[in-house]
Amino acid sequence: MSENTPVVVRIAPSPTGDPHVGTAYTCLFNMALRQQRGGRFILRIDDTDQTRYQADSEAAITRELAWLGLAWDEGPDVGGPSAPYRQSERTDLYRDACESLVASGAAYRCDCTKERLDEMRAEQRKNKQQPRYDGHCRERSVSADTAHVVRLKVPTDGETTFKDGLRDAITIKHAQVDDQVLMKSDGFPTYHLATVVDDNAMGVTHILRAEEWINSTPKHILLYQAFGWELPQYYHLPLLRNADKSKISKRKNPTSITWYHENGFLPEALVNFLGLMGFSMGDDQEEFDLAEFLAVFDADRIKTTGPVFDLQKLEWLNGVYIRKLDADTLIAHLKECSPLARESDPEVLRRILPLVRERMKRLTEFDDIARFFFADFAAPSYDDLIPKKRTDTNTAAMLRMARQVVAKSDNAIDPDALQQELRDVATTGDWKPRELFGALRWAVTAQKVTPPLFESMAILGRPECIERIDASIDVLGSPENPILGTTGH
RNA sequence: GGCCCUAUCGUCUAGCGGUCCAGGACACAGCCCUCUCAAGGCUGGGACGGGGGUUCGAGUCCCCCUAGGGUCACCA
Repeated sequence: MSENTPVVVRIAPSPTGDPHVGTAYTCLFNMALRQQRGGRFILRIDDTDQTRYQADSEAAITRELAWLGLAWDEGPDVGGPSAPYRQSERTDLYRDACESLVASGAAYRCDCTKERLDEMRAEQRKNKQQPRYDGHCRERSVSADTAHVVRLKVPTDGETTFKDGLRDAITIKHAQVDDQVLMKSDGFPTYHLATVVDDNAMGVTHILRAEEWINSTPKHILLYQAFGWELPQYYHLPLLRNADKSKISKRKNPTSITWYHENGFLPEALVNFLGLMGFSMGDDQEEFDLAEFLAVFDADRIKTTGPVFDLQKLEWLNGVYIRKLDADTLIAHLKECSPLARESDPEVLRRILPLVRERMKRLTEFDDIARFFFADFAAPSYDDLIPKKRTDTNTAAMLRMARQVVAKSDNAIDPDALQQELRDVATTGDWKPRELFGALRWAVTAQKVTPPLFESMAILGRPECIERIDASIDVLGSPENPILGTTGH
C-alpha cells in the first residue's frame, strides 16, 4: 500500500446525541489500521438527516473521542485536503453524481408513494416473499420536476462477490439486493450514495466499519462499478454484543461514551478494554495503552466473532488503571466526576488518594469511600458503635482511653505508633484489638468499611479525631461505672 | 422466513496439524496476608456445540447439521 492510504470512519450522530461505544470501537481500529498501513484517517460527519440530527451531536462525539485520546488526521475543525467533512456541506457532489447515474441508466427516478410501497410490501410478506421494490418505475420515465427519489438499478440476476479483509470471499446474489434509494425526495443522499461518493472523492482505499454493513456492501460495489471507480478494501468488524449476544443496545448495556465518562471510567481503561474486543496482543498481555496497541496492531489478527461487552471486566480494568495512573492524571479525571474531589483542597486530596485508590473500581466511588474525611461529618449510631457482646458503658470507657492516647500529643500522628499504643489500650481493657479498632473506626469515620484507620486518622489530625470520639462517647451516654459489662445489647 | 456472518471455560481470549488429557484474564470458591474493606499472593472448579470426512495424527483443514447473531426502509 502507498504511504497515503486513507482510512475512513464515518461518524453518525445519533438522534439522542449520545456518542456510541461502537463508534469509539470503530474509531480505535481505524486509527490502528491507519497506523499499520500508513496514510490518513478521515473523520466525516453524517448530518444530512435533518429531522434526526442535533447540533450537539457532533460536539459530543468529537469531545468524547478526544477524551479517549482517539485522533483523526482529517475532519471538521482539524481540516485537510478533502474538506468539507460534513455531509450537509457536500450536497452538490451527491446531486451531480446522482444525475450522472440516472443519465447512464445505472439509476432511475421513482415516484411511488409511501402508501403504494407499504401495500406492496405487505402483499409480499403475505405471500412469504422477501419485501423488495417491485421495479414499478424502472422502465417508466419520471419527470425530474415532480417529487421523486432516485433508485439504484440493481441487476435482476447475477451476484456480487467481494473479499472482506477479515474473512473469506462473500457472495451475495442480486436477487437479495433491493433497488436502494440513493437520493431521498428531500434532496439529501442516503448513506449508500454519500459514502461511495465521499470515499471516492477523498481517495479512501480502506474502509473499516461494523459487520452490520456486510449485506449492503454489494450496493456500494455496484455503485463503484457504475461510476467506474476503483474499489476500496472492506473490513467488517464484529459487532459488540449484550450479555445475551444481541447487538449491543442501550436497553441492555450502557452504550454512551458519555455515560462511561460521567460514571467514573478512565479513558485509558475503556480504550484498553475495547482493544481486547476481537483482538489480542498475541501473548498473554491484557493491559496496554493506546500507543502499545497501535504498535502491535495487525488487521490479520482481528477476530470475527462478536464479543460480549462485559462491564465487570471493564470495571476490573478500570480499577487497574486507577491504581496505575500517576496522581496528577488521576486527580484530573477524578474531578470530572466527583463533586467532593472538585471542592476539596488539592493537598488533602493528594494525601487521601493513596488510601482510597486501590478501593475503587469507578472514580465515582470516591465520594462514598472518602466522605468521612470531609466536613459534613455526622456521628454514628449507638448500635453501630458497640461491638458484639459489649456494652455501651464498656465501649464508652474504651473510647475514652483511646481518646487519651490521641490527645496525648500535638504531633502529627504516626499511624504505626498510634496503632501500637491502641493495641496496648485494648489489652489493658481486656478487649481484642479488632474490637477496639472497630469501635474506633465507627467513632472516627461513621462507617463500617473504610481505608486503613490509623492512616486515615493521621490525615484527619488529632483535634478532629478527638472531636469525633467525643461525639461518639456522647452518643453512648455517660456511664458511671466503666469496664464491667452486664448484658450485651 | 430468504440471504449473509459466526462458533474454545459463564465472559474476553491464546491456539495458525503433533510440543493441548487445551494456556492466560475477568467472574466465582477456598486459603494466606490483615484494624474493616480492598489490593496482593496461592489453590480450585470450569471450554474445543454435534456428526461425518481428510490425515499416521484435528481445537486447528473440508462437508453437513445445530445454535447464535446480523440484514432485508425515502435510518445509518
